Amino acid sequence: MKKTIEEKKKDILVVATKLFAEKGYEGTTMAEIAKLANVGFGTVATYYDNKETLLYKCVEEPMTEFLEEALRFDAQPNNYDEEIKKMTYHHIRLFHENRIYLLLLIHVTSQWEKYLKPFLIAHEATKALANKIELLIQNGQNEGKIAESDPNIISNAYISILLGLFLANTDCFSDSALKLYAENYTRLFGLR
Amino acid sequence: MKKTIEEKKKDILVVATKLFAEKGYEGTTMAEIAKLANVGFGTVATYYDNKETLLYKCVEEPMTEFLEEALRFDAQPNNYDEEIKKMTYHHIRLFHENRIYLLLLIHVTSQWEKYLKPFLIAHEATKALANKIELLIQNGQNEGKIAESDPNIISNAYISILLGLFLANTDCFSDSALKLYAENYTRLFGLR
Amino acid sequence: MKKTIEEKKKDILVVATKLFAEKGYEGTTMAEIAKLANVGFGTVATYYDNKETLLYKCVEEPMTEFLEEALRFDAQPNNYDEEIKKMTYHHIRLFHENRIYLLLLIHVTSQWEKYLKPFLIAHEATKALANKIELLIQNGQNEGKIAESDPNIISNAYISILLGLFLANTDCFSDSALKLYAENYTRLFGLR
Amino acid sequence: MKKTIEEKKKDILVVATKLFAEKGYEGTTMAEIAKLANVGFGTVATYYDNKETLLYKCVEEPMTEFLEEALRFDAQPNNYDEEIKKMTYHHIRLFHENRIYLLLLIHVTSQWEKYLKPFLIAHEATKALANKIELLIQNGQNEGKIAESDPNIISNAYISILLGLFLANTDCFSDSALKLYAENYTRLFGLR
DNA sequence: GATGAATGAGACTTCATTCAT
DNA sequence: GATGAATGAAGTCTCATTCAT
Repeated sequence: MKKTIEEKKKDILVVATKLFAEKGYEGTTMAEIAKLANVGFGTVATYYDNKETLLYKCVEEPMTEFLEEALRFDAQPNNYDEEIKKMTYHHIRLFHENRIYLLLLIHVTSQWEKYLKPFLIAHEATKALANKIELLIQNGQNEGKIAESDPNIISNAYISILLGLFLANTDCFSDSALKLYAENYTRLFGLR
Repeated sequence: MKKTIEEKKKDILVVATKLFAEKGYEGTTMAEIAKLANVGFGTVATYYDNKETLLYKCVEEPMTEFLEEALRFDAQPNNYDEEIKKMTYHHIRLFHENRIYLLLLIHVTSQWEKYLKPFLIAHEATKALANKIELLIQNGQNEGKIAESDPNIISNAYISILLGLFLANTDCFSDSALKLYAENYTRLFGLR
Repeated sequence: MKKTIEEKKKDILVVATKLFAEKGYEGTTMAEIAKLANVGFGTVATYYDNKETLLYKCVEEPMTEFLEEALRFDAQPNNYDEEIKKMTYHHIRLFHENRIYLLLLIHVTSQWEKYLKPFLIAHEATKALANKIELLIQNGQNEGKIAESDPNIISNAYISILLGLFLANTDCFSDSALKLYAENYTRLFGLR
Repeated sequence: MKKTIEEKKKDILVVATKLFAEKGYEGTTMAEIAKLANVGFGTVATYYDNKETLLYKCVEEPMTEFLEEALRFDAQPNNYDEEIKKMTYHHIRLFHENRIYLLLLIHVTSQWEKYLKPFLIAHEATKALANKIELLIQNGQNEGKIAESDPNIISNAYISILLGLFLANTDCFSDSALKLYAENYTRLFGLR
């Protein structure tokens, strides 16, 4: 029952992401990654040229799917109240499920000058998400469903909350708790 | 014009905080700290026994004053609307002024298992701040000035925003911009 | 149009000789050899058990023919003057044509303790050549055609020149240049 | 009885030169150098930033004195016969005394593309020596004391002999042997 | 037979700590 | 008290070898 190459590559990525997120890039050794991924020492280097590339791939590889999921909301819905509540809950669940990945993004972002290339991946995605949320807010404001305020400020705050929520907490939240959080955060949008 | 010992110790702490925050604990070398602090190589080790202690001191030393400042608001004010607006602006300014220190707190918190001792300092402070904010919310709710909702969730969100605001941004914000941010974030409290 | 096994083996040997000579034994990787020889990575190890053996073969394999060619002169000629001139030119051409191979011999010789087995091949050949040249000198001296002097010293000098000529120079020399060199070097023999 | 820093640096250089010469640059480990030089592992790196720099210094540092010594002959002597004999003996002794250093120069030269910076040091020195020898030959030819021939070719041959003499031989030669060699090699100049 | 994925030994280098001055 | 020279532990990466396909 051998694993395919793709499976092994994936295993390494998952392990590396977890370790980078929890112990930092420099605090994680290649040997540790190899061991936890159940591959030989040199195998990591065979798949991902070096540690720097591995970090980049950890950030880059899951981003497409993650961002796609994060953008899965309607920026011009019929019912703003309903859509924003749905979106908030969706985001909280999504971010909760990927809280380790997010920890990595925070790590890379907080030291962006050191991790410039992976940071840019994270930065672009954040901007894309922020932009669509701002659009949603603007549309809501134009239709009189959302109170006036700078959309950029609101979207920044919204994303900050999503990131901060799981910063020091890698535990699992119950679904009902997540729902509760979501309901409260919608307040930020100033729905009428 | 020699520096006093206390001045040198302070210099080292400031430099170390900046470097730890921007390049991470492991990414910062003792030699770098000594150089930027304009002290001899061995002096850092003389003042702060070792690197780990230095990190701890970087987190611990400024915390008393910082927390005191952060708790400088009335949990049972006459005018909730006014107090919360004042508090929010005060916090945003305080966090902005200490954004490098906060970056360090985020760094330590995001890898709390590795940096347990300094993390506990940060954790206690966060809890203290969260508690007083929750108290404020509860009082406001009891007096019917604040909409119903879990105070804990709101305070978590509030603190998350404060942390997230300067995560990837070490630039300086104008005072008017900070004021604008503050006004919008009060929304979270559900003031009536 | 597939290559035969023998052709591939030869290709590998030629490539390896060039790389060993120009970048040194340790500075050359098996992967590099395989790539430049247009064979699969594992093929090199399949043909030549390991790197050490490959080096040995690089030295040993061409030696028979090379030595045979180097010994192609008459140690008891009728006309010493003519024969020595012919021999010198012949040697210079031969060494020039095989200057990469010679570079490898120098490499192996200069670190003979490390490369003992291939060194012995080179050493035996050098001795054989030196011996025949000494014989030529002795015969010439006996017949009064060559000035008195220790034949061993002369042959050593003669071979040193041949080796040193292309030490740092992998460029191609014109045939007329080679002829000029040859003419001058005969002086060493003390022809009368 | 502590050694001074300069003595230690010198010790490291001497040991490194010997090892680089006998086992090659890549075949020599920093640990080996440190051990034989009786210094700690990290000390070598403290003095000479890295292995590459160490090699460069091994070549560069002794060159000034060595070249100065090698150029210690008169290019326009009263008595060419005498001066050339003296020079040859002087060179043979000098090269014999420094035969390990010369082995290193040969190593660097034979792989000059890899060791470009140290090679250039060696190359410049060789050229300087060759130039002065050519000058000597030209002057001798102008005064009719030396037979006609391309001075460049002769000086190349002369230097080749000096290098080749100790290529595979790190043993000690007796002074009388050296004198014998010297006498024979003068033949190359075509003294009348 | 030919290939290249997997492996781990070993080298270079960095750097926190120690300690003599 | 302040300094930096000396040290060696530990990490990254390279690469020869092995072996399953």
